[in-house]
Amino acid sequence: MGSHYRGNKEQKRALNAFINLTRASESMLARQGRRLSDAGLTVSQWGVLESLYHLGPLCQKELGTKLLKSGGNITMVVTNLEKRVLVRRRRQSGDHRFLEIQLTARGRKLVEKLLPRHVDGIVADMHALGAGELEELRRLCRKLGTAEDDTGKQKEGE
Amino acid sequence: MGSHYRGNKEQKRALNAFINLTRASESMLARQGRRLSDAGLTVSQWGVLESLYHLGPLCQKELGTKLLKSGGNITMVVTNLEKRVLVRRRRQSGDHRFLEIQLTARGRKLVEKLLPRHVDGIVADMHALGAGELEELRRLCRKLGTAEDDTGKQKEGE
DNA sequence: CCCGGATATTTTAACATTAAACCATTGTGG
DNA sequence: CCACAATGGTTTAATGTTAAAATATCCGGG
Repeated sequence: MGSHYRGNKEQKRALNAFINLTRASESMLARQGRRLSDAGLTVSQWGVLESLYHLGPLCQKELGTKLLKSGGNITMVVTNLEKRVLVRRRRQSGDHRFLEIQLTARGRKLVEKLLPRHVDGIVADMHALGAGELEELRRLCRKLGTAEDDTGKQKEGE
Repeated sequence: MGSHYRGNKEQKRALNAFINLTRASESMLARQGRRLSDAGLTVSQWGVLESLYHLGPLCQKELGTKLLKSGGNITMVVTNLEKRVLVRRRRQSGDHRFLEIQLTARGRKLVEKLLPRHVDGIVADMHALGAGELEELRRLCRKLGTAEDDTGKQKEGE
C-alpha cells in the first residue's frame, strides 16, 4: 500500500539540498516582491528596469536572454511598463524587426530612487551568512547553474 | 552620504550570492518543469500530488501552508487536478468549512509511476556537486530560509 | 525579382499567482 | 438566541508565464 519511494543516501542528500535551495530562493524572492510592491512594481518589472539601467537600451530578445524569460513574456512586461511611461519602445532604424527598449527619464529616476533600498534589502536578507559563507554559496550555485544550463533542450540521453 | 551601494564589497558579495542562488534555483525548477510536462503536469500540480502522496489527505489550507502558496492559488490548482480525476474534494463530515483533498486511485498510480524518475532527475541535476558540497549547500540555504518569517516548516526526508 | 529560411515580435490559450472582496460555517460572548 | 469575529474556501482583477501559431522583416540564393 503506501510503499513510498525510498531513496538511498545519495538521493536524500540531493533531494534535501534541492528542497532547501528552492525554499531559500523562493523566500528571498517573496521578500523582494514585498519590498517592490510598495513602489507598485513586480519583480519582473524591476528586472527589466534594472537591466536597462545597468546595460543601456536593449531589444526584447536580449532582455529575455538576460532574464531567462520567454519572448512573449517580455512583450507583456514591457507593455505594462510602457503604460506607466517607465520605458519606451522604439523601432530600430536599421533592422526593422528589432524594438529598442529604453528607460524614460521617469523610469531612470525611479530606478535611481529604488536601487539603494533594493540593494540594502538583499544585503539584509543575506545577513544570516558571513562573508566566507556567501562566497561559498555563490560558488556552489554557480556550479549548479553552469552544469548544463540553458533553456534550450538539447540532448537528454546525454 | 548618498549612494554608496556601488562600491561596497559586502554588498557585492551579497548581491552575487543572491543572483547565483536565484539562477540556480530557477534553472533547477525549469528542468523539473520540462520533465513533468512530458506527463502533462505542472510543477504546482506535482507539488500537490506529492504532498498528498506523502502526507495523506489534506485540506486546502494545509496544502497552501505546505507549498507556500495563497489560498486562491490552491483552489485553482486543485480544480485543475480534479478535472483530470487525479484528486477528489470531499466535504468533511465534522466541520463543514473544510474540504479534504485526497488522491484518487488514478492520482496515486501516476505519482508512483513518476516519483522514481522525478527523484532521478533531481539527483542528476545536482550531480555537479559532491556529497560534502550538497550538505554544505543545504546548510547555507537553511540558514537563509530560517532567517526570518517562514514559521519553520521543514520536514526532512524520510 | 521572387522564394524560402532565419530572426524578432505579437498573439493566443492555458495555467499560475496574489491580494482583496465575498460567501459559508463555526464558535463565542452577551 | 443573536450578533459577530474567526476560519476555510471561492471569485475577481491584474500580472506573469510558457509554448505554439501567426506576423513582419531581413537575407541569401536562383
